[in-house]
Amino acid sequence: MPDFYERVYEIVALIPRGRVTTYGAIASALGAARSSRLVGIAMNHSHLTHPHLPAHRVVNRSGLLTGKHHFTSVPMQELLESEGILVIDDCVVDFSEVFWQPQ
DNA sequence: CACTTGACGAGCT
DNA sequence: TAGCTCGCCAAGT
Repeated sequence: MPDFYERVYEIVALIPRGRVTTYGAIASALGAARSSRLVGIAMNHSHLTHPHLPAHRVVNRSGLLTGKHHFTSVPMQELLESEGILVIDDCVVDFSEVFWQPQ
């Protein structure tokens, strides 16, 4: 069984283009439903260990771009909109429509 | 080594 | 409806 972090990165890497998922959904998929914060911490470090990861496709449960301040080079909103995901006021539009449940 | 701080979220008041 | 508490645990101070 791989490290928790590795499994988080594994799932994030599976998120289809133009779709998003949540920290809690990832935690649940790993069997650690109450450890959603750990997913956030994992993502916080992902830019160092796994720079290629589509971290912009991970938002909080209400579709809010809580991690946007960690995207210094290219704005998170710009990355999402380039994939066809509308973002208004730091919030994903039609969040339930583009939500992707980790499998 | 002890304490604080989070890319979170569910449940309670 | 909105705010508060707690679980979770890696990292930083």
